[in-house]
Amino acid sequence: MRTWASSASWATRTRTHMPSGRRTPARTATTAASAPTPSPDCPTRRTTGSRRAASGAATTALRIRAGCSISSPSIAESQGKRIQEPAYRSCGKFGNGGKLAGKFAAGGKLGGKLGGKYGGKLAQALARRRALAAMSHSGPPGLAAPLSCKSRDGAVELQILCQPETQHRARYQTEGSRGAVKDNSGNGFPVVKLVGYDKPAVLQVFIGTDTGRVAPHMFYQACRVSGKNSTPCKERKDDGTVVIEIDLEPGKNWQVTCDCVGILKERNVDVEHRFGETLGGAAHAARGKKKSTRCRMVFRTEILDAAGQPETLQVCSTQIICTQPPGVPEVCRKSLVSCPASGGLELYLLGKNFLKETRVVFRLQQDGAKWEEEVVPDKEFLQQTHLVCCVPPYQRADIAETVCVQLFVRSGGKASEPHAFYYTPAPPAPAPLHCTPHPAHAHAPHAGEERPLPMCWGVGGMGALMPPPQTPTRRSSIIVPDPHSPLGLKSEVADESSQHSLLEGADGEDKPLPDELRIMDLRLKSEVISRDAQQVALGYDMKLSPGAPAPPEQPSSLVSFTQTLQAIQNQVQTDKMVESVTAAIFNTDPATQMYVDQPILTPMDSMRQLMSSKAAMDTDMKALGPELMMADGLRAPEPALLGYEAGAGGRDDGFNPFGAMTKMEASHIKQRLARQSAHMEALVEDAMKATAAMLPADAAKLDELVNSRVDDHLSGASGSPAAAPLPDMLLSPTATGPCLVMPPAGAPDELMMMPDMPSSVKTPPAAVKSMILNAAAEILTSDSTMNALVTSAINTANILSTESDASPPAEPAAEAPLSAMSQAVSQAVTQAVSQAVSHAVSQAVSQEMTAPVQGLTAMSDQDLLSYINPSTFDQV
DNA sequence: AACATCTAGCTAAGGATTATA
DNA sequence: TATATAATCCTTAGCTAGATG
Repeated sequence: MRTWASSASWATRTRTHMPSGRRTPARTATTAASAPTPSPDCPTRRTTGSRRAASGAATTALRIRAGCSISSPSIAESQGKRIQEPAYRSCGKFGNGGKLAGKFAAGGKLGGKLGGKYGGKLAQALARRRALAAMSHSGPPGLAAPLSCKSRDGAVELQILCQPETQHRARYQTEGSRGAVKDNSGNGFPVVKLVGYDKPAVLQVFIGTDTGRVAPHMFYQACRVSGKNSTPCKERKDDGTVVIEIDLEPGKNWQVTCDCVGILKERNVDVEHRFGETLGGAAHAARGKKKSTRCRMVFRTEILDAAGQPETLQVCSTQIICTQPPGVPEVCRKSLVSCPASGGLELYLLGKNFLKETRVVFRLQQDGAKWEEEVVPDKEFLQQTHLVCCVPPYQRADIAETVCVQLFVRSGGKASEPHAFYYTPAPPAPAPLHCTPHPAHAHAPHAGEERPLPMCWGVGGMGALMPPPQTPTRRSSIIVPDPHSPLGLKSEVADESSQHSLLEGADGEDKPLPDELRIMDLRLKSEVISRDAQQVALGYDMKLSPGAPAPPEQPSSLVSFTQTLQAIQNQVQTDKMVESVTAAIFNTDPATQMYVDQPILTPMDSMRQLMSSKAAMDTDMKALGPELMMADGLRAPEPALLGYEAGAGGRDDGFNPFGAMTKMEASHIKQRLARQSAHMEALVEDAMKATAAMLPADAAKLDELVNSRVDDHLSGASGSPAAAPLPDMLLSPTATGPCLVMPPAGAPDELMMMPDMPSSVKTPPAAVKSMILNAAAEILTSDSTMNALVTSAINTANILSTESDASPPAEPAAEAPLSAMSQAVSQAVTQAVSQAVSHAVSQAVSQEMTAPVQGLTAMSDQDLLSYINPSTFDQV
């Protein structure tokens, strides 16, 4: 067996034998003796461990270290009296005193450890007193005594050749080893050298306060880190402070590499508890103070001068931050992938580890030329997982071609992976209707430039939807169509590709966009928008299609509730659309059965089971998950495979997600969907009623919602092997094929088309309906696979539709027949919608069973804002 | 006996989550 | 109540020693 390993981290070793929860580090007798004194009174842990440690302390109490005058019998005898004298104890007259050490450990440490921030004046006074006492006593000075790094005659000096790293995450006793403190390069370890001395000596290392006079740190201790090749060392306790001792050998030129010293964090509660016994009110007062999480390594050694008199040299390292370092910032989604060179649009980023000082960086590195712009996020919307900032103008506003730059986030000295971001030439027409100007720019449009219109929040049957309350000028930005995309399409960049593609093309040259970047998003077709005004009026596109320019009315504070309700209704109508499509696809009607491939029936069966048993449904869904996943091959169908519905009038008439379908198929769907309309209306009404008790704004829910989305995205909750942009074509029929899904009023009652559905679900209460709608929308908006499929399909359709244009498609046109294309598209949509709706129903039933209805009624304004427009964010 | 491969256990992290101030 | 920080929990890459063929 390895001796190095067996003597190493006891915490890790014992941890594996501990039950979960607060583990008790059951140290071995040998290690306990050298471990930091635990709190015998700690009520929460270290029960046996502390007892062992106490007994271990008893054994070490009599240990005599070099240079320590503990051997004096008189001292030992008078221990009981003198131990309560901090100054005396701090002078290193003796170590822990057996039982007394346990009981009065705090007093022993007090003088030495209160020298830092913690304890304030009390600690400083004690430290001064201790230092004076130290100087007045013979023998080696205490750990808090002020010492020089040079000998009195100046001949000998203790030097730090290599400083420790600035941050080293200390470990808790319940944790495994976190290794030795590295050097500031991160590759080696601190190096200390004794210069001008010719006799063997011992280097002592302990953890001291971070500022001011050197004194043992209250909350941090040195701990021995034993590696196979680490420098041999000893660990002992001096007055409650762990001191690591390493030999300074002539053979190593009196130089020591401190590769065996780690930092251990003592729990605040333990420390305070100890001090509480002896300090009483002072400890209580100190408890409220901010505790330092920094420390310094203190090196000292004892030498003999020319006269044979002992002298202690001491040197202190730079500060070490002992907390867990913040994680690397990560951008998961962004609301824009491109922006006119003039900048000014509002950019939302979803991600992780956004700290307060986070900056969004736009950078171009190309052929030596470098441009970089750092943007400070909106303080108001800077959270750990999301932020809002303003896209800065590009270095030149008169670019003729799209420029790809890197977009990343700097936070905590670290940078996220770069994402591709495209600056496009200034659009000849006014800014796209769906662009969101940043407030800083919104009020100062360029001369001759129309002020960007606010995003249309939906123009449903209830009339134009007003922007969300209290955020009059801050609207969700929508991905800007990129007229300079190779296909003349907006490039919806999946994060997956943006990270990698950009890295590959980091030179910043205006190369043709990678294939992944050609995935376009139908919702961004501005040309569609203008033609879809009528469909917009139906209220299906409150998220994405501005449609007829809504009057840029500045919302007052009075309109909030009404606006919110309207926003909700639009969302519900969008959801309605989802359900319509779903119902059409899931319908057992032979006319639509053609769209249902084999995987579809299975989830439907599962859904029925779910209605009667939540548990059963969960199981089924888990089992069905793989089936519902799309093969990668489906994700990016051959571009040229997809036809485009000529009946829609070609590309200019808007994008049709079902463009690959035959007209007959489309007609069937239309009819089917039309019959759903009445039910949809009923659902909307129910959902609206559910919002009647709308709660006051709760900003925290925005975070929650955003977090959940990020989590979904990160965890791949959709079960998709590859993430993709949002399925807005389904949620925004006006941008994709409104004629298909326009539900006329007065349709028959065929909701969900689930013949065997239990009655309770067949006619669910409003709350359940609302939940289903919400969940469906949620899933659909986060179902990256479905979106990738659909988006790719539509992209392909556009490729075909634009083949007549001057720009040829980058991908060679495939020779596959149109039917194959049609099937690919319909299968993709079918699968995705199937999964989404199944899951939605599952969620709704689960919620109904386990929790009160939350849904729309409990959403804050910001919640709603985010909810209503989830497609603001791109996806991986 | 020497060598290659496999396996188990461990360290040294890093990150996430939960508890607490 | 919201936020920041502390404390704990979980996971993993890489390394090493021992077992095995």
